[in-house]
Amino acid sequence: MRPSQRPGRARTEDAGASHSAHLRGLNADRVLNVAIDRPGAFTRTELIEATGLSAPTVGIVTMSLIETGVLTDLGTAPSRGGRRPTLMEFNARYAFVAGIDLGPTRTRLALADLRGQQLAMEIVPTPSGVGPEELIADLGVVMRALMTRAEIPHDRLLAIVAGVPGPVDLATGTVLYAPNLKGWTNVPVLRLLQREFHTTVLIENDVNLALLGEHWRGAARGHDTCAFIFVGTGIGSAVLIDGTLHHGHHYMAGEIGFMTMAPEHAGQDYGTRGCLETLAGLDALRGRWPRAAEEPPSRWFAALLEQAQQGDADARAAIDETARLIGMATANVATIVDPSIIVLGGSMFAEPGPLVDAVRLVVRQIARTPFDVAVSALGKEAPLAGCLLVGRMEAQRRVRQRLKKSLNQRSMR
Amino acid sequence: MRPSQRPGRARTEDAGASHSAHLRGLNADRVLNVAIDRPGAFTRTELIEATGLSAPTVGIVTMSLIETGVLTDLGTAPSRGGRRPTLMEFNARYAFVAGIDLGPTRTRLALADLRGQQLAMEIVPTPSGVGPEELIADLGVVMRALMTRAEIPHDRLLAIVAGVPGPVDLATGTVLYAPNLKGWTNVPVLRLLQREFHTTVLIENDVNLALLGEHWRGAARGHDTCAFIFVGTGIGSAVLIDGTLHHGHHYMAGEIGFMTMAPEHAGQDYGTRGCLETLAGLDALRGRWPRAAEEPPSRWFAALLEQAQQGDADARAAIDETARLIGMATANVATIVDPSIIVLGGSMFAEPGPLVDAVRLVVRQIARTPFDVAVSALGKEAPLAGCLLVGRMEAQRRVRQRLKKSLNQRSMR
DNA sequence: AAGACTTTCTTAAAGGATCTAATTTATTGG
DNA sequence: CCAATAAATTAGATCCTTTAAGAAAGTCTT
Repeated sequence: MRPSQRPGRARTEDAGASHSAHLRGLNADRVLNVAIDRPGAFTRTELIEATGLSAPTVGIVTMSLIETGVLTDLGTAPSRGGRRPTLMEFNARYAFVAGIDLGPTRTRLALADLRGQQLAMEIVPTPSGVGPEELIADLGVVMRALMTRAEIPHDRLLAIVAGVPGPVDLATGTVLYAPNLKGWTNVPVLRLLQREFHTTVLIENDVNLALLGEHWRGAARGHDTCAFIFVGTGIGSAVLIDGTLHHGHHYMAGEIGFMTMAPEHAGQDYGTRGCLETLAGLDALRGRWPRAAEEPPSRWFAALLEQAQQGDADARAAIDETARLIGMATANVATIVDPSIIVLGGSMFAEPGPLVDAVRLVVRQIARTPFDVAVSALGKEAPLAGCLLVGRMEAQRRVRQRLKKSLNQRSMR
Repeated sequence: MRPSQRPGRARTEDAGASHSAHLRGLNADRVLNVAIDRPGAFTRTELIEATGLSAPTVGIVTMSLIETGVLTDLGTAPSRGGRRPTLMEFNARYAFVAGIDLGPTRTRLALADLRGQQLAMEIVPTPSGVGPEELIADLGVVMRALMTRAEIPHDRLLAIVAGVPGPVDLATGTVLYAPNLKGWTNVPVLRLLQREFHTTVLIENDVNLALLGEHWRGAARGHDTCAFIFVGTGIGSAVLIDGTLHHGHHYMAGEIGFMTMAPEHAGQDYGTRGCLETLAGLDALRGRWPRAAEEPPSRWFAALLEQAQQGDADARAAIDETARLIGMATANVATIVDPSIIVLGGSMFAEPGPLVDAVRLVVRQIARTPFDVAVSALGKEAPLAGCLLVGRMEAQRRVRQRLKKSLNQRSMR
């Protein structure tokens, strides 16, 4: 048996005894949820209609919400044939969240408000040649500068979410390993970040975060069951099921880099051949194109795509062979998960082009369910967007919890 | 966007306004849940401790529950130093559920009480040569006879769950197709069964039900994230994620019979070669063993296993080749889902033996996460067990709902 | 055998939350 | 200027839960 979905948090509150005080919390949540979803200002009457609660209840709850600062009173609006309504608005700046996408070479840091709206962003080179502790200390300095720049009071940062390029044990908040970060094996990132930032910390695999980002405001919008396939030097994937990330029992779900692609590879070693990552990653593609060595290391991929589009047979062959493997993996994921869309990302699919077309063709040949194959809409920003989304949810949860406490205290006196 | 998890039911009740009457229902549920989980008799005091509710509340709720018959009053128990407690018991015979596992050749029918305890079971040949309507009418006759035999009043059947050998569209209650049942394409089984039995009907794919059965009281007990791989003439699988079945967007999740096993098969047709079912199903295994034709059709498989165990090279080769494909598929499912166990079932894995051992070996070679590979503990009874489990849950849900209504009416007068 | 103590369950009283209905407040329109 | 309308608050009734006190039915000790 496994602990709950969410990482690094003490067990959720005790299922709560159901006395009357509980009701107030429930109804406050209801009002708050409506408020968060409304884009602009609204009146009490609108809340009454949207929540189905009575006018007195909404009145009391909104009063509390305005008192605590979660809602902002905007004064009266023009009348519509009677007493003028008072407008109010969800105060998205009541609290803030931070996101850190720790990439192999570059690290992205961002701040957002309670709605997840990005307020500030910065890209820095990932500190190299240092251990995890120092790396995180460095990022702490950058983040605090960013907070000052965005005029965010330090005590208003309710959550910080970090994405790391490797599987994460959510129960302990540990990065199991990260092939692209030197010396990152069993690193207790959660603890390190908590020590640095003194607030709620959540960590998550970067591909998972990318999928959440794409689902939130990218290519997978509206697709509650979907998958993300990341292909760069490494290959990984993420699976969303009914709107929830699937992690797996060992937090290794979606690690399709290890997928076996043919029976004859069953007995072979991983480092050498036989698994998807070594057969279809960027390095394999490079190896398949004879002229790759002639191009400068930073240009060969772009050159390959160009050549393929101009009809070069070698380039096409390299692409087709790679696409067949990736398409097969994509179709196999679809066979098991049955998503409505699969999003392709990573540097191999930075933008639509011959590779994507080739993968799509293979998928269409072998897949038995009609799912879309899309290219990441957010690109390298996807994991960061996922961070802010997760942070937003966590922060909203904490606001609700805080609210419940203050409501109970209110009724004490 | 997709409808909810559960099949063929109108939308769940309107999230319920949260006035006081709601509390009573919540607390009644709490008491009921404890009662259902207690194996034998219990006292009010035990309920108070288990639920955390106050004595008066438990008193009122139990009174209602006894009045409606959900709990049975067992009179007083011997004193333990004070006033004698009154014992009571969950009345598992308050309502009943039926399960039908519609197999290609045989159909299993069973009845169970509210705890899912099987009360009667019967195996009949699946009516053949008739259409779905007549088939279901035939089964109706058998089921009603079974109910009479088990002394179950017809109006106490709260739910009936049917398993079918093919994917099911839960939104419409339609069997999309069933290769082993003639003429079963887009059959509205839900509607047909409802017309026959006049009670709540749920339908579900048989492999999914088998997995639920194994999770409930078979090989997958305690494994909330797991998978079932069925290999017979056809090949299919089911996936359980955090205790919930995964269906997929088109209700085709786990249809791994279509899985592509090597890049060179990408362009080939399904009926002929190239997908897991044609490469590794029972027919393929038979084709791989030269001496299969010499054995009688009903015996060849047993003979193959015998020969393999006696060291026959041809038999071993046939088994190894098949096992490598199935092991590869198993490992690939594990790569994506990351379960803690995968259960093998179907006639190819009717019991432990050389085939299972061979699959286990392949899996151990290629899988990167440490999951168990087990053989179905329930065998051909697994889908039926799943029916009763699902039926039990649905029936309990309906009892709770009915209770809520009667509680509300109670407070009216 | 009688009174003290236990255990179980019920009744009484208090507190909190919700709802409907009535009232207040502020404005439009004839 | 007064009626009608719309928004929000106040008053009163209902419901549910809890704590506290009481009743019921024993056991146990002196």
